[in-house]
Order: sequence, then structure tokens, then C-alpha cells
Amino acid sequence: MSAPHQNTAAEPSLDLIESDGRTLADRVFSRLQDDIVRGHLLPGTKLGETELASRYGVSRGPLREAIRRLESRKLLERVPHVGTRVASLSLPALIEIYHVREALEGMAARLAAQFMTDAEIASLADLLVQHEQQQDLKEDVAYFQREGDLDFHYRIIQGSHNETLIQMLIGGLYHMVRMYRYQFSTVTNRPQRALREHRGIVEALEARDGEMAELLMRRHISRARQNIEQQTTQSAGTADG
Amino acid sequence: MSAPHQNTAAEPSLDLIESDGRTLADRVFSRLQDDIVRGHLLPGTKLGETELASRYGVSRGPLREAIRRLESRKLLERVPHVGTRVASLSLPALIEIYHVREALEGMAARLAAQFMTDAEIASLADLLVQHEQQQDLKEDVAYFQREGDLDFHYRIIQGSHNETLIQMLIGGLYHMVRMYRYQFSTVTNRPQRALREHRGIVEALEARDGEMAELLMRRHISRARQNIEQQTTQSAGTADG
DNA sequence: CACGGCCCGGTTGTAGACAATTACAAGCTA
DNA sequence: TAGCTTGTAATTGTCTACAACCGGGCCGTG
Repeated sequence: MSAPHQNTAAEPSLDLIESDGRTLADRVFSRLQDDIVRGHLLPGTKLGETELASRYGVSRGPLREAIRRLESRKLLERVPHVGTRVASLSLPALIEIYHVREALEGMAARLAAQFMTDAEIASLADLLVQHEQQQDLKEDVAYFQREGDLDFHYRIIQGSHNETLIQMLIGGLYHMVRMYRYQFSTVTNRPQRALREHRGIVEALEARDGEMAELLMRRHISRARQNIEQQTTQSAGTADG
Repeated sequence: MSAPHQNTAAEPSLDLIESDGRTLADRVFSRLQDDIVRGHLLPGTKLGETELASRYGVSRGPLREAIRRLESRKLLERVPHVGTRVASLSLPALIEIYHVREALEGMAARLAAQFMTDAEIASLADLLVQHEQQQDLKEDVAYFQREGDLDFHYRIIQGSHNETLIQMLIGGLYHMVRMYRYQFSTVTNRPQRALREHRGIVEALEARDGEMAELLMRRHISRARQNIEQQTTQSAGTADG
């Protein structure tokens, strides 16, 4: 097993020597964020700078820059002179996020009804058809819930054509949502209903009915939140929306 | 005027040697942010790392960490291998921010009506009385517009008791709003009306009427945005809200 | 005279070494 | 034995030096 290059993928993440356009700090940032969001690094894990630096094959400089950026995204918690650990998201914090999503994505849906092009809406409808087929076939439902419906929400958010809004949701909140989903390996217990709600939203967009789109989106997210609250007061967590 | 210490305020920012609890990078971060927001560094200014480092009396390491954090707050724009410059906020971007504020602060007002303590609301009412007196005396109206009414909005935001929401508004958007105000040295042309609107919001809070508080706050911010749009299509900008 | 390639100064990106602070543990004292 | 003090190891914070990359000016050529 004597490897000339560091190409062996024994550890979850080792090499990022190959150079694209981005800088080392950028790549470490992406890599670390992915490891956190996908649950390779569990919440509360202590992150030693020296260890991480050698693990990713970079010096501590770029690593620290990546840490700083992840800290401002609330994915890492840092205490001066003490250390960095992976942020542990609490249930109340998650509920807060869903409340904010309700306001923000409701707004996004309203703007999307106004600004999305016909082509974008048609593409979104196509996506929904794919989801319905996957749903019918019972084929990898987990995938649908994990990434599929995020695509749905992403597209509507970007359809708002409001860069500030897009940045706040996709660049900020959604990392936490995704992290939560991976943490609790949650598969919604109401996929049928969620899918119906998605379809209703698309229909509102097709009708260019902004108020209706906002109403339905808010209701959709609100129900997802209520679902989380219900499930978690009993045992394990679950979400969609 | 030969000063033994670096107490002379000739340059906008020179010394931060005195050590409190925080780390160097943190202090540089605060200092830089302040210089940007208050307009000591004008939008579009090229920021050389070496020059800045010597200006603030630190090495490039802490400086770069501060830059990275300001970049994720959208106060700096960075291009790899090229350089960093102060973000120049465009009018469309500002309008976007006000649209988001409308949704977010409307939500904050609704939550504030639910969660603010009686003491907090009373204190807010006191603040408003102070503003009205300043207003009556025509005494430093600029101050009222610059910082005074921000206090008003800050308190309601924090009254929401939703940490995510607070972070997004006060930790994110409001820096841009403040920067805009300093840039255009804007004094609202409708202080009377803005003050009346503030009072209406407080009354809704006192009545614990969340829906009314949200409605009034949204209307308040919407009017401020319309005011900006009107003024800027003609000549200089102005804002409140 | 215009255009393209090359060289050079300067800036940013990265690495490694040094200093400062914290946390833990062993030893001393009451 | 309990509590405090102090010493030590390890980690983080900071600095200096080196390497890689970009931009602008110069020269040669069509």
C-alpha cells in the first residue's frame, strides 16, 4: 500500500491537491462544509487545527480562513484560545429556522410567481413529474426526501430573482436544514401530502397568482414545522418542506 | 501637537494596541467594519493587504481573517489573486434589502407583540418620547435619523426573541442599511410621518396585537422603500424606516 | 501604426516557526 | 483529605519568509 501520491481514499477526506481555479482555502472550505453537513463530522466534535490541516494536506493558514467562514455560517462554534467544534443544532434553533423560512420562502414564492420565466416554471413542473414517478415506483424514497425536494425549493427561491433573498436562504439557512436532515436520517412520514402541496404551489405559479403561491408555501413550511414538533416530542425527528 | 501616544486622530484609524479580551483578528474586524460602514473607506476602494496590515499595526494573518469575515457579510468584494475592494452597494441591491426587511421585520413585529415583556415595551415607548422631544426641539434631527430610529428597529427585532431572525437582520442586513445612510448622508424628508408610524407600531405592541404590528411595520418599511425609489430617480437618496 | 507576446514589479496565497494563552495534573499546605 | 498553587504540555494566535499568480509596460512584428 505504498502510495506515491496521496490518492488512497482510506480516510473520509484526504486529498485536494489537484488544482482547479479556486484557491486552497476555498477548497478546504467546501470540503469541510460538506463533511459537516453530511454528518461525517458529528456535532460537538473538537476540531484541532493541526490535525485538520494535515488531514486535508494544507497548512494552518488556509484552514483557519475556511474555519472563519464556516463560523460565520454558524456551522462551527469557536472559542478564542480554546478551540473549534462542530455546531450542535438544537431543536428550538431548528424551529426558529423554520419560522424564518416561512416568511422568507413565502416571499420568494410570491416573487417567483411574478418573475419566473415560463420556461423556468415548465421545468419546475417537469421536476415535479419526476418526483411523482419516483414516488409511484417507491424507488429510493429517501433520495427524494433528501435532495429532491430541496431542488424544488431551491428553484423557487432562485425564481424570486432577489439576490439578497437567495443568499440568505441558500447561502445561509439551507445548510442547517440539510445538516439536520443528515443528522436525524429523517424520512418524512407524509411524502404524499408534501408532494400534493408542491403541486399546488406550481399551479399557483403557472396561474401567476403570487398571493396564492405565498399562502401555499407558508402553509407548506408551517406544516413541515408542526410535523417536526410533533415527531420530536415523541422520539426521533422527521422533516420535509 | 507632538503626541507621545498614538492618541491623535489624524488618520481614520491607526492604533489598536491596547488589549482587551478579544483577539487581534477580532479587533481588526470590528475596526474595519466600522470604517467601511461609517464611510471612512469609500465603496470601490482597493484594499492592499500589506498597507492595511501596517495601518492597523498587525500582520497579514489576522487581517486576512478579518477580511474573510467581512466578505461573507457582503461588505467586501474579493477576487482571488487580484484583490479586495469595499463593496459598492447599488440602488437595486438596496431595494432588494428593503423588500427582505419588509418580510423579516414584519415577522419580528408580530413576534415582538407576543414575546416582548411589558418592561421592554414600556422602555420602547420611552425611547419614542425622547425622539418626539428631539423632534419638537428641532435639535439635531440628523442624529435622530442616523442612529435614533435604528435603536427603535433594533429593539423590536430583539423583541422577537428569535435568535436566527436577530442574527440575519442585525448581524447581516443592517450593516448595509447603515452603510447606505452614511454614504448618502441621508436625512429623511418625512420625519414627522415616520415618527407617527413608529408610535402606531408601539401602540399595537402595547395592545399585544401581533397582526396589526406586522401590518404597520411592513407598511412603514414599504413606505421608506418607496421614498428611496422616488428620491433616487430624481437626485440624491434618502431613507428612514 | 496596430496588435500580440514577453518580461518584470507587485500583490496575493501558502507554509513554517515563534509567542501567548489555556487546561490539566501533580505537589504542597492547611 | 480538601483546596489552592504551580508547572508543564498542548493548542491556538501571530509573525516572517517564500512561492505563485496577475497586471502593466516594453519590444518586436505584421
